[in-house]
Amino acid sequence: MKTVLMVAEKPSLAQSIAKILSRGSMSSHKGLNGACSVHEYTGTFAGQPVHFKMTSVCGHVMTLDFLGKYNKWDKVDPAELFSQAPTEKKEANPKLNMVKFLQVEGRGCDYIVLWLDCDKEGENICFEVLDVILPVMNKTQSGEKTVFRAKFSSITDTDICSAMARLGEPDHNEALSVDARQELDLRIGCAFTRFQTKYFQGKYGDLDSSLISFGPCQTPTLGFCVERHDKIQSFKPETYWVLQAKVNADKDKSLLLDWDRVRVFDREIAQMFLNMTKLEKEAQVEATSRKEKAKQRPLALNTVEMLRVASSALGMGPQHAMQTAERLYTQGYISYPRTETTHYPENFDLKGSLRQQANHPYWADTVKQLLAEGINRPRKGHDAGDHPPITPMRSATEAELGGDAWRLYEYITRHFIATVSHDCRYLQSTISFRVGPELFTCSGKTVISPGFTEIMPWQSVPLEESLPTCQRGDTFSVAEVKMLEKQTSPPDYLTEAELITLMEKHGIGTDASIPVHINNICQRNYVTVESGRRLKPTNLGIVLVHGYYKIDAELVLPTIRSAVEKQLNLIAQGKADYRQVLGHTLDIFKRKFHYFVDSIAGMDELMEVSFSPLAATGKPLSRCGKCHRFMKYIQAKPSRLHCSHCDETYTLPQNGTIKLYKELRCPLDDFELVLWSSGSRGKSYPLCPYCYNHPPFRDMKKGMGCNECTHPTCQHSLSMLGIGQCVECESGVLVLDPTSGPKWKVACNKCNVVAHCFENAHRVRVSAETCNTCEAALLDVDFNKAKSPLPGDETQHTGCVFCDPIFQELVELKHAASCHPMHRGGPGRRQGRGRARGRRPPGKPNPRRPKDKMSALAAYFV
DNA sequence: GCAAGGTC
Repeated sequence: MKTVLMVAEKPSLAQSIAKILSRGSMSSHKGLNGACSVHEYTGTFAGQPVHFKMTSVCGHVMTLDFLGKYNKWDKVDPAELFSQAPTEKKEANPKLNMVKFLQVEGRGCDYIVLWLDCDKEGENICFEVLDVILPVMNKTQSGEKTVFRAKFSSITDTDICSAMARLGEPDHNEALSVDARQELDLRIGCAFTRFQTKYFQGKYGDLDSSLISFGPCQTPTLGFCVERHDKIQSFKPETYWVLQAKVNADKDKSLLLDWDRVRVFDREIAQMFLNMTKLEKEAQVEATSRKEKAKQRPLALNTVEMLRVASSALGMGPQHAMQTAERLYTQGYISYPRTETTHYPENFDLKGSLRQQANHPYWADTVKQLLAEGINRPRKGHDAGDHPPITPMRSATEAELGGDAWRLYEYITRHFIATVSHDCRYLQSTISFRVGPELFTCSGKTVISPGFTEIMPWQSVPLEESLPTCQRGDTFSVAEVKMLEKQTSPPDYLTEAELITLMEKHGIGTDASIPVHINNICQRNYVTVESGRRLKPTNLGIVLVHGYYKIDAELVLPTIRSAVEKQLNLIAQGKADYRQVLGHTLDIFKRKFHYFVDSIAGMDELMEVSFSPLAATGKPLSRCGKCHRFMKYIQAKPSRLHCSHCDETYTLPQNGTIKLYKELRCPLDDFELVLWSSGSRGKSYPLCPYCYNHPPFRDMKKGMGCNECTHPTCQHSLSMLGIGQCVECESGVLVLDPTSGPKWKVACNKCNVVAHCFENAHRVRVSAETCNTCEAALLDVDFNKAKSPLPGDETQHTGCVFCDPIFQELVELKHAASCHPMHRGGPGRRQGRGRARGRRPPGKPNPRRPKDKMSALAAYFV
């Protein structure tokens, strides 16, 4: 029997589609990567009995990047990134092992059916999958078609089955347009980002962002926020005047009337109108009207609307809301949360979904009433052909979900119920009055039936006192007419919800990436989130955008994305050649880039006003090994040391504190050492600022401290303070932290393992001798007489931290509270266990500790 | 260390 492999874009879709096509009779198992499942069943294909295997990828299989050597920022001119630098496709998520997985599942198959999402990205993934699978598939007679594409617009039985019955071919042009998009985004984004970052970080010390990034989506997103800031700044309040009349209605009630002229900007004219009306005793009813109006029930919920409401009503940022929604989805509480569609599929079981909510403690009454009286037909929304709108999939309680998950679930459910509820109907009554020559109006709303606002109370029509019943010609006595002086007020900062709307309108980002772009401009410190989730640009954000305006406004205009997409669509439609469009667009941006580089002084003038040059930033901390003057420690991200005399900058480890280390110097370059520490519960180690940036030995890499330094005799080096191989990670060495007393610590120089030992010892030294059993360096520990935990009246003991029975009581394994960047892929086991002194000749690799010893140690430490 | 797009 032949085998048909079918591939969907994500595991959940593979399951739903397989369920439909196999009519529920399939057997499933997890794939080798643990993320994707394979669903198998038998059926017929092209008139023959076959074995079906339905599986999925997880989004893109591959990602585009430059060849490794072009990723060295200090060696490559960003201008080269536009054409010279070659790119390569890399596995998008190596942890998922997707290529291996697809090859295993694809081997020996005869046909492949591609069920990827029906958009351009999906079409592109089709070809990523084919690139991997075609080489391992069975060879068939020449001419026989083996590759098929299913085109579906919703995950319903009819749609999926008819797609299966009418298989087509993947569209190469659409896939190519995505290839072009990827290459453009990569080349343009990285070139500008690297240039800006290097230029400004080399000049200023207080930018407070480790990256000055640029991108065709994030930059216009920032642009919107700064545009609003500019409007606020340039706003000039104007004084205006308003007439307000008050008439006596029934009993002791009075009515406030609005002036039909609304407002005037000339005080004398307002005064004139006041004079014409203020002596009037009566207000005459000119007309009355009563109109029934409706407030429409909401459209079915899609992602951006959910994010807007989450931000404005629930106070949850888009990134957080999306994460919460994804968790609700994987736990089966809601449907797939990434969709543009606001229209329920024709066969969507609205009543079934509603029934699930019929016993919910919060909305059972509303739901039961809807079910009994019949639900309302949902409004016609937009069908983007991706996924159905976001709906609850089963009932859940506050106690079950808790916190933000519950609040988001509650909103999604209430929204769903509202879409099948009736519109809110209300009566709008208006009475027009004449006071002297001037017209005034008073209007009010009365609810006829609340409809959906019952389940969405925050949408309800506010209760107002009803207007008196009256008719044309009636008169009311005037209580007073007065003139109010007011001022126009500036707009407020952009809310996240408004920003999402703007991004959607201009086609910047997608439902899935909008939260990422907003998050980016926050993390890069271009904007801050203020109360009410309003986005206020920082000085850095403002300077960047104003700089683009000065040099080349197109770089920040919202049209930058849509203009490129227009070109890409030509590729997708087969109207333009992929190479030509790519080359042409790259050429335009290359010119823009060179012009930007040449004109950077224009942006720099703005930077100067807000930021301080490196030489004027930071506090003197440690001495430079070259000129022996103090270098300044710049704490703002990225933290570094700057020698203004030599005009050199030395980067430091991030996320921790830096102190001078006892004015000790590196024997290699005479730089004063500094001590990095990650906090009181974490670890610390000394480092030489020069060596950290310029590794002194061939087996060292950039970013290593003294605890990884292989200097054979320096008293701070791994060679002198290393004890033995880490008990948890492969390549790390446990190193004595000489600054940690009296709560002494031994910490791994690669992972976050920390052993607390010998509390209150007044001296701990690493001895030249090694343990006979495990070859770890012995420790030489001195206690004060009063505090010594040693047996007898001993105050001194030398032994192996792993094997010595006396020391066993005095050691406790922990993990550092915040670890330093681990698993950098350092030199590995070449480093052996540190001490390259004594019995072993320097540099000679040490034998690894035997396996049984390893497990004995692990048991000992736990 | 960079972009934006999928998805886990």
